[in-house]
Amino acid sequence: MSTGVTAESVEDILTLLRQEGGRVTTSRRLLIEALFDAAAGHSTAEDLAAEVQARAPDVHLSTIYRNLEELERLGVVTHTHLGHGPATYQLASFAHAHFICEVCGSRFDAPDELFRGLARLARQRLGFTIDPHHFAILGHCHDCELRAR
Amino acid sequence: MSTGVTAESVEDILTLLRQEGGRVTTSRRLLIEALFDAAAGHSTAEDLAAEVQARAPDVHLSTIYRNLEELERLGVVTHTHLGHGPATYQLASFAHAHFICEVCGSRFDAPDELFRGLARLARQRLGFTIDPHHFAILGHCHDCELRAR
DNA sequence: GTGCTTGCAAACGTTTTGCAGACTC
DNA sequence: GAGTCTGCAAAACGTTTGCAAGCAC
Repeated sequence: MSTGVTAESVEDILTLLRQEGGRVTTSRRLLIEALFDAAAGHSTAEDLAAEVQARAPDVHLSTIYRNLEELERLGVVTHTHLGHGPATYQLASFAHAHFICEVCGSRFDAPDELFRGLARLARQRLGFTIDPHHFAILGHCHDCELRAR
Repeated sequence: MSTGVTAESVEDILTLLRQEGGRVTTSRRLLIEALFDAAAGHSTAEDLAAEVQARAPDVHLSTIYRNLEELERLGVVTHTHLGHGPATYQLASFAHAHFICEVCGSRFDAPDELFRGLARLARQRLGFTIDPHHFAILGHCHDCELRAR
């Protein structure tokens, strides 16, 4: 399983950005702040844009996407697909796996520990290193499973 | 883990379709034949459309989507997301899990057996019944993992 | 001043939908 | 004949891109 860069603060990330030859702009600072505010949350690009636009209304959604892409390239942000619909973005240090109910859409955050066995089997049998964070595992939650009977 | 309806033949499915009040049309027959031809394959809606159009050129892609949706409702077809890009469709009786390399895109088909441990843990800890087929597990294949070092 | 970054508009790829006509039963 | 299914065109959705102007360094 993969690990992301651990960034402790907004300034850490801005410093990293500068080190890599990037510029520190208002939209970037606000975006990174929004990611820290969301912390364990699951924000779409649109959510983050709304957060940023509350303070800088002219920041365009395409700028959010471009900056998220850049932050992923630096390894401080990851995105996750929770099912159909938009991807969600979070700080790499907060990445974790998800189970999503296909019926009601409810979400269960899961510790990586649950994937240890699968990770070992995939490696042994297929030489494959899993990243359980990038796509959610779909299925049925307890209530919807009962209701289906 | 969930199981789909097992349909043995094109006629089985057409019979089921009729039982449910649906009509048997050329485009539906050809689509189901294409799904049987692909069998263990991973066909996108566009692939299937091409296959159908080889014999009935006027069948529109939207008809393919509508018919795939109907066949999913009947439980004889499922779709799978192998990563970014279009979904793939297959007969429910051929459904299986996938590992996809995020770097080179190579695909590994996996027996459900690998997911037994995860299925048990998810059920015990979260009351969640996993469907390992709907979304692929992303990660890195052996070669790309080595190359990244 | 160099060149990275931005807003805007337009395009992208996949999938869905509204409609009027055509077909199955 | 009733009601389902179809082709077509258009829209929807999330995301990406080309461009010229604007800004950080």
